Amino acid sequence: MRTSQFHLVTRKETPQDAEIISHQLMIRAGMIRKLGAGLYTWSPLGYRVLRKVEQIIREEMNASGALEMLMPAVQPKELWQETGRIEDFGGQLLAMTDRAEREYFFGPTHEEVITEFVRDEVTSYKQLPINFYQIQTKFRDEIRPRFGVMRSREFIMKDAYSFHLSAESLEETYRLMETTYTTILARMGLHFRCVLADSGAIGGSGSQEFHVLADSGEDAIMYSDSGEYAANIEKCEAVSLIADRAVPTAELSEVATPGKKTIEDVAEFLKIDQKQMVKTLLVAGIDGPVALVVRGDHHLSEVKAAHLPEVATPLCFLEEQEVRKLVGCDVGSIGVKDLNCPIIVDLTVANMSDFVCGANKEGHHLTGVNWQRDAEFTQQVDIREAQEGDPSPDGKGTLKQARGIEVGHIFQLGDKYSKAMNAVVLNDKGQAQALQMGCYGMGVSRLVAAAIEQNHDDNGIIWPAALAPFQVALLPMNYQKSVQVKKTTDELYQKLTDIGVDVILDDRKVRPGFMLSDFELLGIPHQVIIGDRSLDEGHVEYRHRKKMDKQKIEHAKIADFLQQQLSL
RNA sequence: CGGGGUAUAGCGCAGCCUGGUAGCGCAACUGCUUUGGGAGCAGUGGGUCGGGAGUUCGAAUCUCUCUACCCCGACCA
Repeated sequence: MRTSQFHLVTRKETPQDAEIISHQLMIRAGMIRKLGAGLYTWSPLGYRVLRKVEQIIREEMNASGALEMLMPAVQPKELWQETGRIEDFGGQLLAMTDRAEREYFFGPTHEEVITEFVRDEVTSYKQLPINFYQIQTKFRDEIRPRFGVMRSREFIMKDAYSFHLSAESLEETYRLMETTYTTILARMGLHFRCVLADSGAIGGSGSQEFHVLADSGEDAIMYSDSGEYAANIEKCEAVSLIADRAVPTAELSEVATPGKKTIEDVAEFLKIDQKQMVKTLLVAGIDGPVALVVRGDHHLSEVKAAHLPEVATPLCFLEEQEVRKLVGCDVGSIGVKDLNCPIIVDLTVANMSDFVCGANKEGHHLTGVNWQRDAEFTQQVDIREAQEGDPSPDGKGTLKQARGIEVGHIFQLGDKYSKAMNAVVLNDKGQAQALQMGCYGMGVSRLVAAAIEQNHDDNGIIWPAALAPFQVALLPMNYQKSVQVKKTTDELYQKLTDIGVDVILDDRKVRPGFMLSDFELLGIPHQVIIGDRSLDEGHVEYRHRKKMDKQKIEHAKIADFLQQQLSL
């Protein structure tokens, strides 16, 4: 490709509305342009990268035995009524109506569509297991789209759905997808981590997420510093930090803590460690309010809390007035003694003794509180967020925290959808049996942003070899005037093109500095600078976008040299 | 959906307070010079000042209203 035949529109200035580096660089390099909130046009340049991502995914999915297909993006509402997921997805569903007032959703995911397809198409256990996938545009009406294509409303996703007769077979394909995802991300040259995850609105039993590691990631992931354990913080098991409950040594007493409402304030006022305190949070339950108690220095995991059968979903904290009505004080003085509602405590809290909590009396706290003697809890369960320094749940090492961008999520759905939609096959005894199902998503457009987030410097993008829009850039100095430069460049261009190298020749009439910094921004991995100055000495210059130091290569050997670099 | 903000040329912004011929930088286009690190000079084109209504002799500017977008929060594969 020659730049004169291509469409390159780069910008020197960072766009005002782009917050994170990948968004800024994608706009500056001219890969994407915004059409509306969470809606982006992919330019020919950006689309090249998107296609590379797609192609790697496609090749590896095919290699795993999955079958590519294509489903409609527009889905009849009735389909969603069958599984009752309209409420689960809520406002994220983009609804529309046709001329006959029939209602549709623009597909945010395709469990219903594939299950509908499979229940008619797959009737015998002999057709199993089978794994279908597609690469397609989805729409999720995010409350707040942001960060460019990182969290857009319309986006491209690879979604795969597998069907099985048994849970064992599902498990097998699930593991196969885990290794396939690992291969895909490794081929893209990304640093990533597979972690245990919460399955959210998709549902099912087990699920794992694949995170590309980057400080700008929206998710926190916890991992053991010396074991295999890794989990999204939402899912990360938080073990009890106190092995056995000590016998009470302190007397129960009430102290005045005027105006001290936060754990921090009270701990400072009483000159005690926050670890000696407990935090009592009142939330709406299925049947009246429920108290959730975590240690003073811990955070409630809202995801874990929302999963408790006693707690209403979505999680909803009681309003100031409701609290006052129930316990007769403000939020800052709630405690566990004589609290008139079920009390669910975190595992660590259950083993605490001589602790401090609110007195359920405005401006007062209780010290020397002990379970059994002074208060009772209803149940103990893991409801706090794990934090750095906690022992790893698998007993090996301690937990560390990192930020990640979720680019893939695999689920073992079991029979959730097949039961709801009556998707059955006949087994070898001729009996109808509900299908076991797995689903495997990968954010194609998000991966492009994630790759940049992880691979850039002050001058622009540094594409991993597998994702670069072009492998080689030929950068002639004074191409328009110098016969020698033009001839050398054209010959090299022809040679590389002939052997199938993805090469771009910058034949624009621009000054050298402009050209060089443009290609730094674009991040083309291999760059060859061709100018009279070096040609007169019989060589051209080569630089790799990552290392940036210029290497003199004998003119006659550059094609071979490049081939060698490309195969590394 | 709650809170905060913005809307003027392709991009970044000034002008608004105090109403009176719509400007600057970058980008684009033409010409000349320059050609190994985002060039210089000269010139050109491009705007119903987000939409609507009102006040006024006169509105980018004041008032009302609608819309879009951005940020924070809750939500989230």
